[in-house]
Amino acid sequence: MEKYLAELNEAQLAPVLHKDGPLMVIAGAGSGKTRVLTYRIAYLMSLGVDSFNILSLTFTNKAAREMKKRIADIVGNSEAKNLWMGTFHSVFAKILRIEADKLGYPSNFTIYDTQDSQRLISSIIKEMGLDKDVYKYKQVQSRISSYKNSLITVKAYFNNPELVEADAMAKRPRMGEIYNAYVERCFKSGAMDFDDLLLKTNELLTRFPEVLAKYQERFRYILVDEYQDTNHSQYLIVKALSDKFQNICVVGDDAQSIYAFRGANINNILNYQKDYEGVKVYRLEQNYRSTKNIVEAANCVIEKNKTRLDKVVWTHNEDGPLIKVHRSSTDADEGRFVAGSIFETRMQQQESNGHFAVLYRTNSQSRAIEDALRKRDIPYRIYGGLSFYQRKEIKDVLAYLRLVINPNDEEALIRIINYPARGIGQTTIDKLTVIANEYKRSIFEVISHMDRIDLKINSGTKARLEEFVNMIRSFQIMNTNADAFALAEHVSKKSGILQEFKKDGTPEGIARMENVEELLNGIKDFVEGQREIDGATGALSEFLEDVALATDLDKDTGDDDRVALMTIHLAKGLEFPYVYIVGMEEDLFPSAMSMNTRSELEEERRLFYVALTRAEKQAYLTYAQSRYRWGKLVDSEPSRFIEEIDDKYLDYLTPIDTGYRYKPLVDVDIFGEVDKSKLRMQKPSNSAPPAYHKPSEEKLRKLRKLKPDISEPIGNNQQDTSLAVGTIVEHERFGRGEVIRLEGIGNDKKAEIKFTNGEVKKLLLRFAKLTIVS
DNA sequence: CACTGCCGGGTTTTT
DNA sequence: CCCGGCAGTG
Repeated sequence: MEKYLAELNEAQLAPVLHKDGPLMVIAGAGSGKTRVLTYRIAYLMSLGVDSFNILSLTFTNKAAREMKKRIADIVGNSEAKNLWMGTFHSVFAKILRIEADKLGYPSNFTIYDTQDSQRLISSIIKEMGLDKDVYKYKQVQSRISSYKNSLITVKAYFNNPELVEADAMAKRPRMGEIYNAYVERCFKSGAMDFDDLLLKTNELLTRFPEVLAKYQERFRYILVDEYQDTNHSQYLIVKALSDKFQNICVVGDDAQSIYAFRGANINNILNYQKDYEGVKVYRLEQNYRSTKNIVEAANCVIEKNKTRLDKVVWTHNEDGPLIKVHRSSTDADEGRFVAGSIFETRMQQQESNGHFAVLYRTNSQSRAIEDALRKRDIPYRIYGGLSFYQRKEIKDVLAYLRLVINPNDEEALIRIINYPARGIGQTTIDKLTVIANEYKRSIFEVISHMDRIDLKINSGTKARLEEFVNMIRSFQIMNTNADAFALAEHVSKKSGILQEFKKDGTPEGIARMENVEELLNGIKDFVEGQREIDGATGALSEFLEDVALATDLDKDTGDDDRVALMTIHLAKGLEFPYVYIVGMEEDLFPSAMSMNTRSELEEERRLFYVALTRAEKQAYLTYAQSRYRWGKLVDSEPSRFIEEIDDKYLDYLTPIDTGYRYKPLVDVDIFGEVDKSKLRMQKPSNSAPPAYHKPSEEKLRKLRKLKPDISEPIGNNQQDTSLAVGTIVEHERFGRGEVIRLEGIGNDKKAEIKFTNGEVKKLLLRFAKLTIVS
């Protein structure tokens, strides 16, 4: 152990050696907090603490897996085996399965994802005959979610006049009723949503003191990573569990709190010292990850926030290159720049793809980047977005499997009772829903006992329903002796899903079939993997639990070398040598939705801080002057966050005096080709640091030089001369052609081009998108 | 009940 | 632009 402790610096060592009592580690970005957590656990074990008594809550399951592996390396495999590590959701889902009967739930309860919740809420709104424009299902769902995260149960809701009033004022007086119906329907279906996993854990721990005592006794040492992103519900769980022994270690960074939108409460970390007695606070301020330029630029940004704990991140690392800032005309150009830059750097530095990451604010931005990377044959992997498990065909197969495990799972049943089409239409489903609600039973139970209930359904449909029930039953029987893979394979054939795609024959159909095959392979891997872990059986139910709580990051195998594309939120906790932060534009980043209050804007700023501090060697900030949004080209302005960085850390790659009209003529893919010595802006003397929140005129001018200025002379521009009679060019629509004549000067310069299809066109160079071939 | 085609709305961010 | 919901037809 000593040998390992020697790897830590003084600041890191202190919290590792702190054995009992509450502690908080304020860990700046890149300061080695994972290492502290890992070694702290290993050290506790070396002092004789049983791994069985340690609970470690991490932000992703992947992080948990990696940490566990590292600990196993230090203390040995058998020792590390009993550690409880994982996300709040996965750890407490396990506990809830064990204790489910106390809450009236079956231990095989289903976990509803957000989509399941939304579909259910949507159908409740419809059944209640409410106006769907007033009661928008997404809004209702997020409202219910935030109630739950604040531990406001249906009862608590109705007992709180303020809440009832607030919803009534918002013209949604029946909110409470919907909430109630939703909770009842989930319960009836044997389903918990994401928020329930935390809410029900709280219920369990408060209603059953003996259960609380049991887990308090068990989890004598508790560690919580990313504490700044815990919500009230999570906070209370941690508080309850740690109450007896008070051996609670929280690690976090208030500057990286970016989940307020899902109920994370930054006060959990800010008030930690008040919550526990005798808290010892440790600070990790030395950054080992990034260059000085990156660290200092990031500090520069975060300083603008008012709400923060006192902390200064610094580094001994070398200065490194400046942060590169790049403007392009459109999002497609931005993508081309990023792809070109990655291509170049990869060549020049002999870097691998996996050392690059492209980070964005919203998932929809990935498309332009993807297109550009594909064109350059740069392998990439998208994280998040519409994840694999959320694809329709995958959810459909999973719905069958869910139904096998829990036939009361209403959302799963409704999804597939008529998919593939088997003659059970909406009318029938509506009738069944009404009856099921009446009898307070699930639809599956109703159709299992059709002989005893007058369903007012014709005999043909009844026969088809019966056939459906029999099919599911046969799957259930198979599940008692087959493994998850065999069953899933059988189900996808027998249900008719695979045939559906086969007969479809379109490229989409084939892609879907391949996806299902990938799912089956995944299940196979899972089954084989589980066999190696004792206690696990590779049962279907275990697989479904894994899937329900897996994030895209979790299933990353990491064995292939690709550029990573993800939202900044997903990038938290990760690091890459080269980071491109794209879409640095007002209304996009900071998001237009988050500029109403100071605290919202501060969260966006923290998000930018997170993005910037992911970079080890080199960060790029890119923005486009216009961008496609909903298929329409929208003008945009550079983000204020660029302005907030002191100029001395920035290197503006894009010249101010070349308008976008020439972009097509320059190979913008390889920015280095532009003669930078001539075109790059003059750096201002660094005598005048930008005022707080008020960038210098100089800087504003540089950043906001947006539209091509028509009055600007362009004659001396190098691209001008690159086009001559005889030049072969390529036009995005007309194809290849030869320049046969040039006329006009400046903005009016035109070229007459003879295209290979024989057509001759006169094109205004200002607008024509031409690339020079030779 | 199945299928097609049209319209309208949606983009923050995720377990 | 892309998806889901809904109306209309066979």
